[in-house]
Amino acid sequence: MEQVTIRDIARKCKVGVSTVSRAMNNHPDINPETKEMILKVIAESNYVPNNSARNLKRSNAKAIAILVKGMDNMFFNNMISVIEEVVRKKKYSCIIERVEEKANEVDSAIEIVKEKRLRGIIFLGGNFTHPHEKMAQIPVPYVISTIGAVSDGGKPCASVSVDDYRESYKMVDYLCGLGHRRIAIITACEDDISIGRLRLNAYRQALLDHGIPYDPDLVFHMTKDDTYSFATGYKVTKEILEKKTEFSALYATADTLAIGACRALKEAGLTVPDDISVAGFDGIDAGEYYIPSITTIRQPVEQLAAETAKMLFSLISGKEEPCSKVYDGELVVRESTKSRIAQQ
Amino acid sequence: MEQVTIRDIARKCKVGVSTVSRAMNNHPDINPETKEMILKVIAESNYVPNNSARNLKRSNAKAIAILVKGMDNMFFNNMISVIEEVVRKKKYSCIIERVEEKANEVDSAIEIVKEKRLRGIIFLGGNFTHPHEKMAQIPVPYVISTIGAVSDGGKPCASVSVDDYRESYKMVDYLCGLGHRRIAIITACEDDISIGRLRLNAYRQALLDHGIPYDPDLVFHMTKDDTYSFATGYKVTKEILEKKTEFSALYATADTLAIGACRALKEAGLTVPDDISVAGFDGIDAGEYYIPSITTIRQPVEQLAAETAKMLFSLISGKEEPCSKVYDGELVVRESTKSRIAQQ
DNA sequence: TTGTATGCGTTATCAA
DNA sequence: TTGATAACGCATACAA
Repeated sequence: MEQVTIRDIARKCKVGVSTVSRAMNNHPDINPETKEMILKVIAESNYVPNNSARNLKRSNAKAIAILVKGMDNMFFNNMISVIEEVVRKKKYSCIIERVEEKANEVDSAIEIVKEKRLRGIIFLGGNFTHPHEKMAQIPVPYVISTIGAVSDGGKPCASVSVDDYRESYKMVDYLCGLGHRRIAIITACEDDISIGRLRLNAYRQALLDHGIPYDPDLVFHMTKDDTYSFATGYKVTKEILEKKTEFSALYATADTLAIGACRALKEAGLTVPDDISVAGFDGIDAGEYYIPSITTIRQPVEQLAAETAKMLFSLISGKEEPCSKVYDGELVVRESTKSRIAQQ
Repeated sequence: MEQVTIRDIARKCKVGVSTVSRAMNNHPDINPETKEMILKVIAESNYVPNNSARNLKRSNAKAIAILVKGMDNMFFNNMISVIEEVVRKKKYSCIIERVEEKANEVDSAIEIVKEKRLRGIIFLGGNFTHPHEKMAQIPVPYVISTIGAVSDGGKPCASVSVDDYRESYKMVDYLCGLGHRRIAIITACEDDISIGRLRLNAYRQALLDHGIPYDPDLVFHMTKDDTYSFATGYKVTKEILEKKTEFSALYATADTLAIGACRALKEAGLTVPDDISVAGFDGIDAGEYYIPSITTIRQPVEQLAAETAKMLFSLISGKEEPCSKVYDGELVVRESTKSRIAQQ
């Protein structure tokens, strides 16, 4: 189990270590024959260069990382695939890091950049509400993906997302247009000031614009520990039903929540959409195949992912300054929502 | 953008670097006051130790990798979480590598071990039908997870899984017990000789044991390019329905396929389980929340994942020889299946 | 209890 | 085209 080092190879080849290094790293100034000979010995000796030493010395490891918070958010899986492809095309390597739901993704970012000498970071998910000084500590370019930039005082963050406020408004507006006046909402935890807050604010405004008074009793927050999962949607909906607050539509601010909600409603003997209309957000596959299929706001995953990668490389090459790019979501009407008139 | 190093901290604290090192690594021989002071300065200076340097010095880059094939298989997400936790507890770091559906995972493994100096590998997913010489090229211990070992001639592989044959048999036996005699099956592509084959063989045997003749017209294979996704289940079921072959139950060899199937059946005007019973395999969350909830074989994800990690570390430490561990799945009867008598 | 000096395996710089 | 050698940032044996 003894580790073979570059020195062992050098000795075996009767050359200097730097020559071995050159052979391995495709350096131009080396005799092809020497190179071939060395490579052959390397292959025979099953020598493997030590990456820690490499990274320590080398500062140009062309690699970026995707930091994913909340892997259960199935929405991200597609994003990652697309991003990986772009990254690969740029001859960069790409490491995926899952960060715990409760962990701080910025701290993770700082640490991992140090360790792996990354050239850039992509943040996927998480509640992006970090103080500017903290963000400034990230020593490489980064892009916040699927969450609108929260440029808190300092210079703007690079971000790629839909306009959560506008898209959320679209959905609530649609539900109101269907004749619903008692629309319950499941949203992020109370102190969220990220996308959860935006989607909630839009809900409020849309109601207002339809002349519907805002009723706090219809607003249900996830708790701090809840993730955007089926289970959370199910759990919160159970709580809603226990309260016996009357409502004809339920707007779950994620498709996963919406699906959990449908299940809870079904178990309570309620039919979607005949008794209750349910709407989600994101446009994940599961919502399309669910019965009833879930009315949702579809985020343009491909575009978002492609632009995220593109922007990061622009930032790395210094071609561009951090900015927010906003894409349009799409209201996808499916089976889970229904006009209130018909509903009765 | 300059990196803060341990020397900067030492200078700022007016102590030696070793003292700083001691402070960080909870060494016993250090004055608590000094330690506190140093830790404070570290926090203020947003210093992050360089892990490459650490690993280099410790000469033990304690890291393993999880190679995941088919990320859309939601089943794996939970597994990864559990494995990561165990790995973290062992003070190892853990990198996750997605491997393309069509790529060769063993080649990927060999490459990545070389590159990252891994101490072990966990294979998640993929069709494990690789020649023994190929496997032997992997220079570190590895565990094949969720797929039974295919010890092809050589010494046995380390694997952790359920007995796909036995579990699949359980399901088909259950369906037969419900009175179904025309049971369609959606299974892996024709030339699969991994879990797809096992599950199919069990189907055959179970039918036989119930005195039901095997009808090839009821067997539907995925194609080479299909993944275990909702979309595949949907697509194949559409094809089944076009054939107008009569059947009263559909056994989809993955929950994702089952869900896609339910959708297709619904669109054909068929109700599950009243017209057709549908069964899946795996026990993913989505199946539990689906309407109707999916009858399935639940794989003991936690156990599988925990044992996978445990086994890998046993292998790494040389405490154990590669072997197969088999866990029991559980038949979970839910809403998507129904007795044929009642069904009529 | 603390500081100094050495080496981990590599790459890059320089001189040969 | 090569080889010796100095970093890279850290942990630690050893000296103080």
